[in-house]
Amino acid sequence: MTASIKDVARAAGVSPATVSRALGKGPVSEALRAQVMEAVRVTGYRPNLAARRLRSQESGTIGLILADIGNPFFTGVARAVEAAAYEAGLRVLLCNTDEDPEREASYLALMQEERVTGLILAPTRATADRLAEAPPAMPVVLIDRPGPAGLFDSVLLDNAAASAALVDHLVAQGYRRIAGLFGQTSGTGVERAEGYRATMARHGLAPSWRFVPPQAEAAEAGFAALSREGQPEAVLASNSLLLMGTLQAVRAKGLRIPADLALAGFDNEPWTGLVEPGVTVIEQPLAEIGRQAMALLFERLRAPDAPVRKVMLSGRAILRGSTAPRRVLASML
Amino acid sequence: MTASIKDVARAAGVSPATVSRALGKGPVSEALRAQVMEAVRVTGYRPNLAARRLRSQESGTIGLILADIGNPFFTGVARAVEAAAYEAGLRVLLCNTDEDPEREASYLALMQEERVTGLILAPTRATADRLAEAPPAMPVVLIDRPGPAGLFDSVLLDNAAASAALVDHLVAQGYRRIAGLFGQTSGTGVERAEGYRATMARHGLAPSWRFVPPQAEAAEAGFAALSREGQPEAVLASNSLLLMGTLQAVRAKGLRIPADLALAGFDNEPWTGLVEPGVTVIEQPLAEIGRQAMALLFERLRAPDAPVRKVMLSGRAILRGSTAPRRVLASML
DNA sequence: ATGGCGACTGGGAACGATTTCATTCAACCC
DNA sequence: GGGTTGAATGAAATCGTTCCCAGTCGCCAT
Repeated sequence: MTASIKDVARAAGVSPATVSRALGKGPVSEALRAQVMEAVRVTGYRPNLAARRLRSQESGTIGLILADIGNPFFTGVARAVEAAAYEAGLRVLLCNTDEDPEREASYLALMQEERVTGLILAPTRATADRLAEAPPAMPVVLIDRPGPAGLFDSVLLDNAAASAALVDHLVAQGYRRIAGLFGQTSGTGVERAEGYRATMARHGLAPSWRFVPPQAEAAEAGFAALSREGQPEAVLASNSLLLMGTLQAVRAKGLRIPADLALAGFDNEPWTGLVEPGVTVIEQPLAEIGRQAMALLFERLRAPDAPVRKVMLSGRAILRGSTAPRRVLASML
Repeated sequence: MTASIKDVARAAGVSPATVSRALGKGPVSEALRAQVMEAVRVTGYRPNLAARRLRSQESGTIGLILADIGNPFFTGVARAVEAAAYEAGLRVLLCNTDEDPEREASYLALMQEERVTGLILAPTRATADRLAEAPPAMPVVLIDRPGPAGLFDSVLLDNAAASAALVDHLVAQGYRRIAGLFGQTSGTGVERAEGYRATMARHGLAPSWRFVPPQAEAAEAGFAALSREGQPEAVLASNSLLLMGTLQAVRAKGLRIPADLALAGFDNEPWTGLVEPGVTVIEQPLAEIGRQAMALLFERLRAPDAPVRKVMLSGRAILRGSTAPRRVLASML
């Protein structure tokens, strides 16, 4: 229906090859170039990307598969990735799996069919495993979540250290019965849980934890379950959704923070600073994660056989009122 | 590099046409179909979408251009759109403009070049105007923001009514000096401002308002400016970012809500219920907006010449503590 | 037996761009 | 002036599919 390069060629009185060169970078005389531009204007020509990709055998697109487009962590990363891609003249094909391994698999297939140049991926644990058996045909960079060891470039947070920092902080503030809620679909949840467990052990404290689906409602239920095992003095939540769910549960039960329960978690979302008291969190360097992922991808495209790299970034603890020093007397009244 | 349909054909001992039919819906004997499937497995064949699209002249993709991927309003809509598209066997090409008309134009061009089947768009005011002059080649459905009257199908909130409801509520609660902060990039901001202005006039109250860029920092500055014109008793913010910025400013100044300042706005984001007191908001039917947009798009594809339709949805007021009745005595102490 | 029909299959022409290769033509050097 | 160079242009092949068209084959009715 719409004009093709032949229509433009006819309108300009030149061959299709010349039109292609005039629009691309080939050598074309100024006169003809002007004629072509005019013909493009007249015909309303827009290049057909499908045809271009088919012929040139490159998509000019990188794929980005995220677990949850509603999670500000991922949207932050997506922004950075898109900015870097835009700068490099690449498009981003963004897909959202909602933590569903089936959709993840379907999007992985899609990425192959689109012949994307590279792929940035935050895999669920299920997919991380499968990735080793059937590696995609294009370069892959994993973000946020670990994959099969040593197979893919990756950008990760030092989750164990971050968890340890939170536990250390809580202990220093006088809390002992520290419970943990961790996301069960991601390797990240596992790492954070492990950091929590190890640090609790180091302090000689007994851990009390649960893996739950990464949804606020699940966190509410998880918190209720933890409470039944013995009321904790503090709760550590491994992502912002779980943190929010916990806070909702706390509000519903009418508990005071931090007098009845201290709270700490991950991701410095705006609301964590708006509630009162503010919630202590580990802030992740979202933009840096996105930038590094793109950088790794470009490196890999340039040198396909270079050794696999793993970029480990550190979170920054933002201490707020939710983890104020424990006042034993007040809580005993 | 990767296997093509010819490779599969060779491996299966049939013609490419037969492979195509075996994978599609054409009539193929069971025996050959099995052979083909086996050959697909062996060769690791994945269809090339660029080639398929070129030949079949349809992209199987709908475009979705949003102003701000970080805004939960848009991610909510995007989810619903994607779900509906998935059900219809279509892909979604999601693009984020960050309210930048230039990027909007560039993505509009991209959508043409991708030959998307249809387009769902939340235009800035600048783009809404340009849309009339150079209408895209494919069906367009506008969401959230009005465009050139009568040209495109659209799904909109009854913004004037929503603003009116908030103002009426504030007045009923005893507030008089009600200020407004509205987003300047969207037609939605204009409509909400107009609803605010009209309703204030109906109550015989003097409006005090500002249009600001849709960012939290801009809202802080805008609030400061409004305060200089005379301390308001209540503030109405036309979207969640402005609402958040206003709340940040309020916290920074140490004002109490609602004693020193009542607060109301748009979008029922989780944090509006988590802060204390909770913030009164208009909840928008995100999923319904997405569903309706897809429904309009499908209708349009089926009947390209049907009259233009405009679906007007209503918001739901969620009343919380931030607009509790004004206690004159308390505030005078 | 013949014709017709239906189901299946292969050949080959598209789809719209890019790119190789050959051709033209003007300018230039000795 | 003839041969050489180089830039500009066009013809045609090509990318991987789909799909129209024609052909084959078995089967059934006449």
